[in-house]
Amino acid sequence: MQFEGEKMGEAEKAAKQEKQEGQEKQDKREKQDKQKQKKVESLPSKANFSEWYHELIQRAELMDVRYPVKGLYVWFPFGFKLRQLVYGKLREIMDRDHDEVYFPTLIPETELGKEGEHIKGFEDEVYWVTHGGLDELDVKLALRPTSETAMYPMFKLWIRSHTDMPLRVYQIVNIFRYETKHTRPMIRLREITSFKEAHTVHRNFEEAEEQVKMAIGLYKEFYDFLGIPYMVIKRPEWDKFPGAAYTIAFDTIMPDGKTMQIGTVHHLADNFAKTFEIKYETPDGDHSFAHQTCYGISERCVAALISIHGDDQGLVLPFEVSPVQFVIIPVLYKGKEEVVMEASREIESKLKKYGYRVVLDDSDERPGAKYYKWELKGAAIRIEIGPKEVESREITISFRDEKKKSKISVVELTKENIEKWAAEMKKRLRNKALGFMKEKVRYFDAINDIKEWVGEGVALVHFCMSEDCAEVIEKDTSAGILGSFEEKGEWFEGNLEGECIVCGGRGVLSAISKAY
RNA sequence: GGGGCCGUGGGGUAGCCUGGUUAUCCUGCGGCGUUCGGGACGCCGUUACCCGAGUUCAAAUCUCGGCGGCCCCA
Repeated sequence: MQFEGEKMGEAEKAAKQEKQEGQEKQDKREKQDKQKQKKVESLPSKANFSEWYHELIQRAELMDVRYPVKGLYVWFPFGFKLRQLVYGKLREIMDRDHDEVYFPTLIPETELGKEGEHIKGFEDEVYWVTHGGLDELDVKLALRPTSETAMYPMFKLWIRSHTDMPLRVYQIVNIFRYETKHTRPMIRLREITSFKEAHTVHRNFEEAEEQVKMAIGLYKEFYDFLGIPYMVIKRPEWDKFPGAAYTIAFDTIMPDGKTMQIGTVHHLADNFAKTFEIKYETPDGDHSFAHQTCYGISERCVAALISIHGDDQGLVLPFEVSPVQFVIIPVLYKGKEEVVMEASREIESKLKKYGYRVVLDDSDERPGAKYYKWELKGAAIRIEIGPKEVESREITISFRDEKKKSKISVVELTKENIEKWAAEMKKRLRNKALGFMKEKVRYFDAINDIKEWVGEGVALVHFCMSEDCAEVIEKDTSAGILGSFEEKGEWFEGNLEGECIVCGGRGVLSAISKAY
């Protein structure tokens, strides 16, 4: 709103300028220059997503991108708080039926290389530790690119009998991948700092498959909680996790229309069990290979969170994960400072007693500057208290995602009401994000029309999943096939099955996009 | 995998082509004062030519290499 006002002002001035002469013209110019300078201070528009993201991450103090190694970034305290709050929820979900563990960062080459498919998938992006001090190591050590090969040799020791299963563990660790292309904070990293990886072991394929479904359910709960819409998509054969029987991914759509994978669930069947000899004794006394699953989420969940809900002013976060749930801005008029501060502190302590994260911003800046600052940082609810409010025992309240203020009585600031407001805000965020997603998804039954669209959003087609047909599509559209829909979202009304857009054979509903 | 562009205070930039003065402007940051309902103002202070080698009397500027960043194509 602020922006539109500014733009209109500029346009008006431009129009007038043509009619006017001399000194006045000069004045207008100067004013315009001033306005331009003001714009330098604000974020790039979200329409320019790449720049917006880059700037926001630094200005909101999420990450410092100046660390002198490509693809490695520093979490600022504020950013790390957000990370902790988001991962707190993820932990809560995982802890219900997984045990948290910790496995080492270093994996010997001999283990990493055991599973043929797996190592082929990672060999060009593994970091190696080759020396201990000045001595070359006999067996090189890999910085884990993921932990299957760290865990499974141990699982072999842990799993003896059918009663040892199901085994469900997870860890939240850093992992390393030698990315050569365009790295960016939280999205493409050389050190993924916040990889939540779960690994499970089961008696047979079916029980592992049940686990896959359960994992999908957990991830849905997580992303629903964050108000992030997603597509649940089965990756094509050629794009599954190296060593897996199949892979199911969560993809979301970023503001620029590209998709981003924000979670994966893999059914490993007994592929790894055979390699690592994870065998167990059945009730009958036979021996049988276990079946496994693994599933992961990285800090891309935070990237998605800020990208999807954020606006031109900065971060917009659900109340539950915002590092600052309430910001109180005292409006200090000369001579009335003390009463205003007193009332502000009263509200602050009341909210803190409820257990909320509260900041009373009594810094030297003017109120307007503070509004901008805390909007940038995604403070969920803002409370303004000035002489007027003190007089009437009211507060002025506004929600980050809305551009309106309202006055309420101090007594209405109850825990019950706050929870209600938080829930309403969540609903608004989710609906807005869902609305955006609907706009970004389009069905096509002719291949020629896809190329143009795919720079803007996701193309849905019916597709037979053959690699030959995929090549045709990828060549003609210069976009990739994400895979087939595991389930149809509420945002699509067509059929799951239909004729393949390339060969006319039997096809299933599939997604095509440019992906991060 | 291939090609192109760039690196100047904490952030954003001018200067570079055509080598030579005290390196430009905005913002930020620290101090003091007046202020405070959507980015206040005054005064004072503060900080930079990515690293290394070369050419040259002289390099932010030219050349090469490294590191880092951005964009395009596959």
